[in-house]
Amino acid sequence: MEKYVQILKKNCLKVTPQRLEILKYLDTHRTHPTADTIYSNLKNNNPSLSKTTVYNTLQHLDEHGLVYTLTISGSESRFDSNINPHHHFLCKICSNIIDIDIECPNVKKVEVGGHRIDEVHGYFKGVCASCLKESNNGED
Amino acid sequence: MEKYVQILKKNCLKVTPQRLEILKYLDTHRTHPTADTIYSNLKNNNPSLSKTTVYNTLQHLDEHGLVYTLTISGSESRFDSNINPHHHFLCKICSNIIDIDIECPNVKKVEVGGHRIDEVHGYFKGVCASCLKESNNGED
DNA sequence: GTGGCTGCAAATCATTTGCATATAC
DNA sequence: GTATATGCAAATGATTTGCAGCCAC
Repeated sequence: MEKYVQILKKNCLKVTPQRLEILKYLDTHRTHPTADTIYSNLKNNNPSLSKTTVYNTLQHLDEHGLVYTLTISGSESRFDSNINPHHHFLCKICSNIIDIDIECPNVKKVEVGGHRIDEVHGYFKGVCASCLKESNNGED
Repeated sequence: MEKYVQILKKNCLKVTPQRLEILKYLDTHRTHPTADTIYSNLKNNNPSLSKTTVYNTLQHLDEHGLVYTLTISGSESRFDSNINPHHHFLCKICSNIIDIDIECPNVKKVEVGGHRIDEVHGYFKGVCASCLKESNNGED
């Protein structure tokens, strides 16, 4: 837990129990959860937690570069505490989002068409290994 | 207009004036408009048009692969009638979305980590050429 | 003629805002 | 002690749904 205290202090963020819990949840659940998922899971052990605080905290963490906000799935934001640049894969069957650790050398923080590119986000969609396997076993 | 009639017929979609207008709007405005923008612009010449119809039509067009739904900007969907695979750039200053016609050869419809990748979407964020130019002229 | 489309209003869902209280520093 | 964070309830904004009447085929 001291780890998360240090992260907050380093970023000039006040250390509160709620922030520590959210930071810990993100760090230990690399499943790209929604704000609501984080809230529901933490609510059990922190009955007073409010969804507002979850949203506030996620916004602060994003502003300080401690999480990245994914919009791959449309209606809801998903949060990723893996700060290393990487891409994301959305499985059309199970809706899970999986980290893809490849780089696209062409476009990494360069200028293209006169535009200054600061961030490169790759979103892939398809069928994940586990769903592929299942469809091979099951039907066919 | 006959062009749009053919597109609808080819995709087994009933030909209605509303659908023709929306299709034409998307084809002639490659600005990645939101549903609301499309609605507002067409409302003038089609006073009876409802937002529900815009949403319904966009959903049908998406299902038939006639438009692609972008989620790059978070809170709202944007629609792109350019079907050719290409990437998108979001300017953090003017919020415009610009088509980027580069390819990422590494990952084009391949398997990565055992997952079957069907679609590859590149989202870039930064400052567009026109905003860059303006900031050079204006300040500094 | 009939089933799918249109359009209105109400509902929903994620997220934001206002504000009084509580807490970190 | 003070500025900031929390948490509740209400507001917002994009999108969806229910349903009656209309229109393409």
